[in-house]
Amino acid sequence: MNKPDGRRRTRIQQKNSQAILDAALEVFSSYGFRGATLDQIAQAAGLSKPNLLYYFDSKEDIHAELLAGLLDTWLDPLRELDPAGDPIGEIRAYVQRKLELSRDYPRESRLFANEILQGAPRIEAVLRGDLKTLVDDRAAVIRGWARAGKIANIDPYHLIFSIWATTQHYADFDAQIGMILDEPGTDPFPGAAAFLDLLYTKLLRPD
Amino acid sequence: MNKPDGRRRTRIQQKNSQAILDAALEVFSSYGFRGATLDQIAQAAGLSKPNLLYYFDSKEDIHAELLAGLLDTWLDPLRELDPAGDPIGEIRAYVQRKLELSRDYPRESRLFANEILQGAPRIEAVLRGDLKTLVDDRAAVIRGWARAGKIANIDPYHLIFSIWATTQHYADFDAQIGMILDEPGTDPFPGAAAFLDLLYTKLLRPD
DNA sequence: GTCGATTTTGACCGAATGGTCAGAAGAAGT
DNA sequence: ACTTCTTCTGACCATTCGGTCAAAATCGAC
Repeated sequence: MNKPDGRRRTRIQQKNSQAILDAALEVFSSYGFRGATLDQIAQAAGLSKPNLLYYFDSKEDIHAELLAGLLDTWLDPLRELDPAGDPIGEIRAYVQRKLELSRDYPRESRLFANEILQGAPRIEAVLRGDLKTLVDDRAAVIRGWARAGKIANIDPYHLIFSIWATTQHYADFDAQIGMILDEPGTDPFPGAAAFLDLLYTKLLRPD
Repeated sequence: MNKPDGRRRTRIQQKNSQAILDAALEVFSSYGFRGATLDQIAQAAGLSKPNLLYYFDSKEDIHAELLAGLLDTWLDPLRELDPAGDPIGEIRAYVQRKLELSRDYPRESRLFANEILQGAPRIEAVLRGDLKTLVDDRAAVIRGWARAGKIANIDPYHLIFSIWATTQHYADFDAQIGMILDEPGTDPFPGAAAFLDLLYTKLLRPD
């Protein structure tokens, strides 16, 4: 066996694979797939380029592994939305979980954004498959809540889109937000959490 | 004069410069600055690469001209927000204008998104200058409306951010939205317009 | 149709890109 | 200390990148 790609076995493999993935996340999320270079990633990981290619077969390989690792985490908050819970509380909790993801994993958010911006060629299958299934399912739950009068009568798909948009915005457009909220040391997340909580509470409250 | 860069004079210059900018917008907005290549742009414009470089001095030149042309249009809707108008009506109109921009100029939106995602190195000055000034100004207006009890008491900056996020999402994440709203021929914009109108109407209504 | 200016092209350049490979260096068990 | 497997490296390769240049083709005013 020449390539340790199947699963990481030794401690060195563990450590270096992780360093590569971490460095690649940094670089891919900043420059997109085509804009990132192996030399950049290798340097950020503290390895030589050939050594990097000892652990991964190709640039696409690294990118694919990052995306695969991302998607599970990314969809978790929506999965946790409980059909049996309190409707408004569930959605408010979902918004907060998604916002925390933006705060704690901004690079993952930007990697995802980069991929979608470029037409999502490498994850089209997952989007049309697992993601669509999950979204359709939760949309049906939300629609049920609306029909039952437990929340206001809104379109569940656009609700989900707007939650994605508002929460991910704080990770993806972080540069812009930082430049506008100027005063250094200002953390936008507490304010964002309060604002979004109010936004969706008011939206969902039945008239 | 060797380079016709100052302003376009002949009909050929007009036509080709426009074709180049249009092709470049397409390519840059899809792949980002580093991911785009001059060959791609030249081919999309129907010109040879050296011919392309006869009209623009460099790749950065093309990109800079696109961004400069973009920003004015992009900030117009916020500029039109009238301090003397009806507060809720003004903000609802702003949301709709911004959404129309996403519908009619999705490539411009993605170009901008790409730039911000990569840390906005090439437009930092504008963002910290004109944009911040404009946003600060309109935020003060909105805060005034809130203090006067004409709209609910919300943070004006996060309101603006959320409007940017929700409206631009329909352009920037168009690929994802299309894959989830599956049924071909579905135009998400009418639904989005209705949803966002409701979202912000409810938010702004004073309790 | 002539002639000068504009426009276009093919051939080319140095640097950077993703990737290969043979072999050196290091780890680990015996 | 010897052997074996793993890890790492330098030298190298084909291709693509942004960009140049001299010369050819085309245009437009007269």
